[in-house]
Amino acid sequence: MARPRQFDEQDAVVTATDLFWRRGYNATSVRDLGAELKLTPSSLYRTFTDKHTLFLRALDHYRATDSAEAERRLDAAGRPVREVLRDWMLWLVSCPSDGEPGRGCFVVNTATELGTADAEIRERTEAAFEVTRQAVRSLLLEGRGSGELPADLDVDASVELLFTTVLGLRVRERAGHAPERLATTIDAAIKTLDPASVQPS
Amino acid sequence: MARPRQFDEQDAVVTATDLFWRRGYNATSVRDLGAELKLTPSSLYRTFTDKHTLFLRALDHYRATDSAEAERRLDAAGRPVREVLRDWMLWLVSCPSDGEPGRGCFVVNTATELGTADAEIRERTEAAFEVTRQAVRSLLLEGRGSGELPADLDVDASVELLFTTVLGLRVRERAGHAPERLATTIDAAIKTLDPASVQPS
DNA sequence: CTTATTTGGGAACGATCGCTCCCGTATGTC
DNA sequence: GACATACGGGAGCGATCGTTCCCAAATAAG
Repeated sequence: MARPRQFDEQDAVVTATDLFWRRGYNATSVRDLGAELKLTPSSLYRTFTDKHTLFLRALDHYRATDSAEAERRLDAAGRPVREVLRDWMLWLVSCPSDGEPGRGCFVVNTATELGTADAEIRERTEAAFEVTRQAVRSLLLEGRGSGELPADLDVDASVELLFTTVLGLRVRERAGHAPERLATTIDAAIKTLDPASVQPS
Repeated sequence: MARPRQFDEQDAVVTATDLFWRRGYNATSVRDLGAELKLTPSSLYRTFTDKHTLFLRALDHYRATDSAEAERRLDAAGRPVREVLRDWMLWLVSCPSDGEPGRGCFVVNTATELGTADAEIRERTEAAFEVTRQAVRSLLLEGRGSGELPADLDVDASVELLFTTVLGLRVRERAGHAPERLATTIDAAIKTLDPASVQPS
């Protein structure tokens, strides 16, 4: 029963996510966002309360799209576990280069920029980390169950190593390291899942 | 032949490093730095030209102290290679908690906050990465030479994996993960250096 | 003691920050 | 058509940003 909105709220969140992702929280101003959307600060504030709330929306949107896509790619669906893992990691370090490179992972960028100071943000980054960890865990369990991975594989340890390696890969992609350079790391991480020696020295 | 400076330039750099490290570049204002040092912006500017230059000084100081200390701890000096590696990584994820936790690595924080946009900064973060990579490489070569590590160890691949894992560990420490939680990752990373199976499935 | 020179710091520059007010405009309800 | 309601946007809020200017204080050189 009033004048309808002339811009799509979801579009605004998408644009905000893109901008926050590339520049970070502090380096992105409300007017930057408005310029990208042809919106004035007042319209943005009426819809999203304030910058911090809009940032949370952006984080949630990222998790619902990009993070969800990553989780989807971690779903084995009958394919070889190692291949799924490798394709997933290669995609992680090359996916943002649809446009320009060096965007890294929005969650990782946020976690390092804002640390543990903001509780609401920390909650979301931690949840995103946990989802990834569990997805990797499921994949490894499936691989061990199907016999593709060693029966005595220490899944917990492997999950931690793979998850941490992925964070490092995201940092390196943000730092400008090309996917081809990172492929060595990815292959080494996957080789980790091979059976260990029977008689360790 | 004029009035001498009343503050120690090096002290200022140390304080600036601490502040930039904890808050990042964009969230640290020149007045924040001045307040910590009981200095006015004008004095800071006369000495350090501008904020960006001071930040470069802070990065250089970090590399000359904290990074150098890390490199020192990576020097085997006759100790078992695996032990050196493990102690080094454990120190990496717990060293900044002299005061409060969650500072992570200044270089990693900088690389993710500013990405590849700034050439002078990128140059420094990349150099810091390379020094670490080479130190790990030397250690692995020494271990392989002494027989502590498998003769057929793929040093290049292991260096990439360990280096990337360390970046991930730094992110996780910044995100508030306790050293005890990260120890699993560290042990898994080191186990990577054990001999592989003779007949891989 | 002068003089040249550099310091420290208070004040202020224009620009931008996050955010709010207000008013003309457009739309659903009656 | 009249009215209530939410919109878009321009203007502006006080605060802070990075940076500069200027002047009194301090000191080395003469």
